[in-house]
Amino acid sequence: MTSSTTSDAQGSSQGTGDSSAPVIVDWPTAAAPRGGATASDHLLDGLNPQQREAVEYRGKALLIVAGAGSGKTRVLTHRIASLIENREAWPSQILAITFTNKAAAEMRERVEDLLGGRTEGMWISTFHSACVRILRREAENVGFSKNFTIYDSSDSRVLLKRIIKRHDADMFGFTPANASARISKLKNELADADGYARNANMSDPNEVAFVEIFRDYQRELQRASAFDFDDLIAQTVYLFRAFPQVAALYQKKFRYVLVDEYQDTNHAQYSLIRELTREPEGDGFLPGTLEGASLTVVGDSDQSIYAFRGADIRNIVEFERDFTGAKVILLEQNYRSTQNILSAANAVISNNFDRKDKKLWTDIGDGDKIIGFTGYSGHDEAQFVADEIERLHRNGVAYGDVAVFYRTNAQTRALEEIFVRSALPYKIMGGTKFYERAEIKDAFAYLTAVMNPADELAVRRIINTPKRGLGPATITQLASFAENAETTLRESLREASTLGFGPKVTRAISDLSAVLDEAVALADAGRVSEVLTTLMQKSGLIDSLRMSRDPQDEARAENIDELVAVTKEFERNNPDGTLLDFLTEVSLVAAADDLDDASGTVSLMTLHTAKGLEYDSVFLTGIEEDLLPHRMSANEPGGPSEERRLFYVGITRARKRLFLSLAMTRAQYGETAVAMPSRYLQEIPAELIEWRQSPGSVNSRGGTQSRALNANRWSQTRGTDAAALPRAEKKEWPNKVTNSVRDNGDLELAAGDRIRHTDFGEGRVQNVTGEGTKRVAHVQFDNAGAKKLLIKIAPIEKL
DNA sequence: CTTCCCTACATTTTT
DNA sequence: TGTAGGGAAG
Repeated sequence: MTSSTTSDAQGSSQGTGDSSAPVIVDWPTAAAPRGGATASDHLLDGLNPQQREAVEYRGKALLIVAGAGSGKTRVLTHRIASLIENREAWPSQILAITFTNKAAAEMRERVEDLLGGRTEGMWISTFHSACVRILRREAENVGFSKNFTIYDSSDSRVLLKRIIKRHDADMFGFTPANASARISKLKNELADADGYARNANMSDPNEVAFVEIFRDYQRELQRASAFDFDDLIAQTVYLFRAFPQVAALYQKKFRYVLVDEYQDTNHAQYSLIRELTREPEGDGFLPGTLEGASLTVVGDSDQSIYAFRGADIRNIVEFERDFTGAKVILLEQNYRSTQNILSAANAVISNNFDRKDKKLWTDIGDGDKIIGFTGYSGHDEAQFVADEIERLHRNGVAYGDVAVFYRTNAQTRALEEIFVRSALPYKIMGGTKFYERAEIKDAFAYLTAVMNPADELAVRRIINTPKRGLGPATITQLASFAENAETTLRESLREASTLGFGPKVTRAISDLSAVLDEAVALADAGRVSEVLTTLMQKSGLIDSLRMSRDPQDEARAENIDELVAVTKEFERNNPDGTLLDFLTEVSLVAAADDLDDASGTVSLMTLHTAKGLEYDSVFLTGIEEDLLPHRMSANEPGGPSEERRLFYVGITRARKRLFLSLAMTRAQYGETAVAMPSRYLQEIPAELIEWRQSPGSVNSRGGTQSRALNANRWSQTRGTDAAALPRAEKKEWPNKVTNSVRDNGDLELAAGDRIRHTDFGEGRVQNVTGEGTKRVAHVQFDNAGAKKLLIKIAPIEKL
């Protein structure tokens, strides 16, 4: 979490802009040679000629085509630092945009390191946070509330659900999910409902219904003073177009705009960049007085993996045409991976036909072979991953240097189960789990209702949470009162006593309303954590969870306590932070982005999250048909190519060691289905991979026959390796991992004890470490090798 | 209005 | 696997 995004409380831009910025009179023109000694020689040390050129080039537009691991972030950060050191720009004149908070945080950190902290006022942020910042600053000048709420995708879906129901549009096959996807796509192309209607075939009732839904959705957002994720970008573009004098403030302020991962920009983001780098016009700017900002973009079309989100690869492919006179610099030398890894990556990606040929190379050397493994089941595969990580760890590899990637979040389940049982420290990155929990969303709805009373979605959510006897009928009545009186739902709560409800209901409503009012008063003066604890206590939410006899509610109450801890943490990092700042931060920053404590644990993440990161050892799991490429992508145009790029991204994250694994069967909603090896595996030259095989797989049901297609390839490498593994293991290592809940909390184990494990058979305890529920037994199994087991949950018995 | 039970259904990736 | 929604009973 970059506290900097919110803590910077520069005034609104209605004034003369940043007072810290120098008066721009004789600004060195971009193309002017930089005379005299430069202060930045150390910024060029250790860079190759192309990298240097990318740091030093000065011109209106620069495209850096940066292959994976070619030092792109290094170039970008050094470029920014050299602009500052050479006094070509003030920090406040730099805008660096990334896609993820993690990337932004890392970039900021590295620029700070280079400059010794002189980054005050520099905007290094994601597209979304930059836009929120602009929208909040300008809101009041252009007619909306600066306290607007940001709706995430699930909020959008809740809203759409109501709208679809209202229109009975589910008859046309509309679901919240597909309507939301269509709307999102349109917004990414900067189309609104009216624009869409103009080109739509309005004799098609389905189209008519969609237009209605889209219109209603947008109307409700506006009524609630809310923006969805896509609006954040699109509305900023609209704002700039509608108010040139507002745009000019930013065009003048940002002299250098740098965009990372340019291949992933969609049309709206592209337009935003265009607006920002345009020559300023509007009040006080004579044409030609100040040129548009210098634009630097970095990208690699082979790593474009967000087409599903509207990313348009043409933005980068056509950059030169788009920005005439643009300079293009290619970075092809890879500093990250061994040649074996790169050769595999090159081989895979070369199967994408419509690309400019580009080959990564390194002078690091071949390195280890890639290790392949076929497990019987997802659990078996996970066990392999856990075992190999332990082996690496014993050989001195830190857990923090290991990452496990997968295509879908659902795959984490098996991995987690095995990792917990193996007492392997891990952390799931990018999973927003915590903030998606119902009780956390409830707590946020309370905070949101306090900050933005117009937000009907939030008020609806809390109105009967905890249960206070206000059911659908009451809510409908309140809502229609609000509708008729042209006011908000929040306001109708206040009027409850005049609406003719029964005494109990009236009382419940007034109490809630009073709690909210109290919190509003507190929010003006007090700290976020106080507002939250007050709301949780006085609304009765926390008590209802604590009193409940549902055992899960205890955990929910703890989650709310944890949220209180999060707010306190926020207060420490942002002493001046307001409730609005807090809500903004959590809306835009997935919980997993606090990368600070990722050290010392294995990182688990999706392939998408992995982009831009690198690890010594990388496990790519689930390399199977229907998973990679994913079933859903098969029919989409360009789907399989994009999935191949995803695989390519995964491979190129690895520095030294790469493991590819798959399973012969995979569990999906309780059922197990046969899985086939991914087509992409065959694109890797056989000599680069050393295949190991899962014991117990050959004769198991279903497995062999269905893989006949791949028989040649598999038998080639299979024979010798399979033989190397002790046959005995086959029986001792069954295919299923028992899921029985178990509590060995009181089991006492000591070095020397013999135990029996339901999966691994008998073994001897070597050592016991840890305390309480975290006690770990280090066991040498007779047949299954050395393992670590979390005693509390291990399926073991003492002999 | 709430609770409980049954059935249907869903799973791509992210800000 | 798990959750969300419908329907019936309290």
